Amino acid sequence: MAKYAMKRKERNNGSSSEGLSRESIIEAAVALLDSNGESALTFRALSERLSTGSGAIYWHIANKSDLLSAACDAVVARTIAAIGHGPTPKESIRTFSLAMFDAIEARPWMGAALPRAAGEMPIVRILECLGGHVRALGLSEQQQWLVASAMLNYILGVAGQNAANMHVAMSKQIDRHDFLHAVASTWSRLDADAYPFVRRAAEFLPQHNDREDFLAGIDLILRGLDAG
Amino acid sequence: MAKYAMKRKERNNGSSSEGLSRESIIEAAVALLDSNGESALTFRALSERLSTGSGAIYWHIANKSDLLSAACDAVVARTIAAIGHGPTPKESIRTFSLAMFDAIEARPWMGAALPRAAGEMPIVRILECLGGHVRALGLSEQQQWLVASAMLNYILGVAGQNAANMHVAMSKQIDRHDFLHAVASTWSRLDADAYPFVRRAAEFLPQHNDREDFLAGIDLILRGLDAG
DNA sequence: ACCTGAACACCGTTCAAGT
DNA sequence: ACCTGAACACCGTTCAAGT
Repeated sequence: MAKYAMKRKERNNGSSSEGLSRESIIEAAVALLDSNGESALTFRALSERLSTGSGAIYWHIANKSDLLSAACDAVVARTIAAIGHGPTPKESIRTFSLAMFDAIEARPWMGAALPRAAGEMPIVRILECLGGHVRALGLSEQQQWLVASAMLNYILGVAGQNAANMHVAMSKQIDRHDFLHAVASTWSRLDADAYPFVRRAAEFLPQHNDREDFLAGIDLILRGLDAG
Repeated sequence: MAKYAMKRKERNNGSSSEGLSRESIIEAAVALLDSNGESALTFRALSERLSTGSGAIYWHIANKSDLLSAACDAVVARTIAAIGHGPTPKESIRTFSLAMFDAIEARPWMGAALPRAAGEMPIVRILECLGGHVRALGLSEQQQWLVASAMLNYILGVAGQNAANMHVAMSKQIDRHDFLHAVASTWSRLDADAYPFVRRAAEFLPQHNDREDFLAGIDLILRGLDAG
């Protein structure tokens, strides 16, 4: 008498009143990623949370890469929607960049997934935002593209490093602060002749502010524009 | 009479005359990665290539992340060793950055693995090189760190995008050129009101030069230094 | 059209047992 | 000390079968 109908009933008793859909799957994926990180997103865990079969997801989602990209897109879209314009184009760029930084820091899985979504919607959204602000700076089209893509690459680079840092910290069961101390400690024991710069960097690594350093990088690129 | 002894004999008939060692494992890992990409590096394939048991590798290598990081390190070390100094600090930075770009473009697996090696040796090597050149620019220590890490993040961002692009292209069995055309075609069909910048970018995306754009980004950061 | 869930073809990692 | 290879505990993805 139909496991099918029972499952269907079960699912509709859950929080989402409707049946399976692309949106409900993505929503569940984001919840899974947010609660326990990238490794928590498996088709088995996802189908259990949605009270469905693991194969059912493939009717709505092409594959895991598509799922991760869609999860990023949902978060990026929400993040962008919440950002206001700044008084000047440059301020808008700074505000936007910081919003992206905060979103990525709040969700380490996105720092890892975003760089892998090259050319896809979440990246398109970010590029469009950057481009819109860059456009107001009065540069040639060629220059607009160069600046916007340089910033995109910089943001994605920081995103990746952030994610990698958090990943190691989590696997060692320590927090960000202890992790930075551990890295600094390793760096300070490097050969003094071969690694003078990194050894000095180790000294102020523990107390540096990721967010401020990130913004300083954005400002560096913006200042390069004036000098051009 | 010992499978053990037989295996040992078999291994020593191979190209590497010595037994298993960290170096020989890393060398084999790089060869595997170079020939068939990231998915080709499995402990099973690696142990077969080395004529050993898959568990044996764990005597010399902590885990897969360690292996990937060590493979990156081997390539980065070789790449850096082959770079000469430029006539000025800025030229040195440009030369170094391009060498890294070329190394990453030649090995897409490294573009994906490098950003995941946060704080580890391959990153330390890159940071030290950048720092050494930045130091010659006569900035404060704080400024030196900001510039070097901004460049590192930018390079890693480009590396990640490059890897992601190549990964998609390979999975679709097309080359870089056709892939860029496919992305451009998708972008040009985006909503005109919501994505004006990306739509215009789509027009010159196919004929743009990744390497030149990358260098333009480095120059942008370098110019920001003058303006500061 | 949409869903089920067993089955397939893999993974990284461990570990008792060997030499 | 170093190596073997079966076993463990997972994966993503497919697909015949259901409704």
